[in-house]
Amino acid sequence: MVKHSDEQLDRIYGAISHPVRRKILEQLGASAATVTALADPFAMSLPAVSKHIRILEAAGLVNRTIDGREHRLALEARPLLPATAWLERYRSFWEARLDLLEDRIRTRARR
Amino acid sequence: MVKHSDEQLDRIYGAISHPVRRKILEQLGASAATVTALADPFAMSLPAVSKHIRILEAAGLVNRTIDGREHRLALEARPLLPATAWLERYRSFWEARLDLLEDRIRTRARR
DNA sequence: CGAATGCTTAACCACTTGGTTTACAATAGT
DNA sequence: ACTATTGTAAACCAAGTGGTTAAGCATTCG
Repeated sequence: MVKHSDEQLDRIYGAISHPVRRKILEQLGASAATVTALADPFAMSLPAVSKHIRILEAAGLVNRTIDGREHRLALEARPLLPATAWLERYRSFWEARLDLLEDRIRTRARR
Repeated sequence: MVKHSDEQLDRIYGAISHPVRRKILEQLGASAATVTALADPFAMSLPAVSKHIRILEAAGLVNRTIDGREHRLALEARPLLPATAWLERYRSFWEARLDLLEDRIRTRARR
């Protein structure tokens, strides 16, 4: 139970921990695209981009539909929900910290 | 400019992509703790946990204060803010998708 | 048909990750 | 002064990452 969602989080966070893969997701956020179109902005071989795409696919963040010789990739954002949810649990921590900081600044300013 | 925050995101997402490190952060969310205390729940050698902690430290997610022979680790949640912010940009995508799904279900139910 | 396009597979390489064990340094307890 | 505790450092290993080039397979175009 726990293990399954754990591995999903592993794959999601691992997938978005690389700048190229984040950029690819951003591109796909604008519109679906083929592999060569996605690879175009990067100074990198096509197989390298292909590997990144496979990692995104394994994380469930990208859907591939093969149409003739073109592979059309589309963003699949749903798996990002649990990843965001896990992080949201820490929002209170940094907000609390910032509140403390504000308090300290106010206190210092008063005297 | 872009590169710097990129590397920060790389380190953050990389750090939380491992279940042991997420568990450590969760423990630290409850309270600060020493290395051995943090290592206790894991079936793993102390040096292994020590390495995980160093990765969290490098990502800026943990603060270490050395007190005698004990190292007291504390959660530093602020760096999670940009990581959450990046993910939040995709919230609209999955919400839109869910809306579409709901629409489809409603439409199907109507006929 | 022949040639170009889109993409993957395979083999290779350097580097990193995640774990181990062993050894060590420093502090604390008896 | 020992001894136990806390933690790191170093050396090692297997597996994974991130990239390359070369080859190959389908598909489309001329």
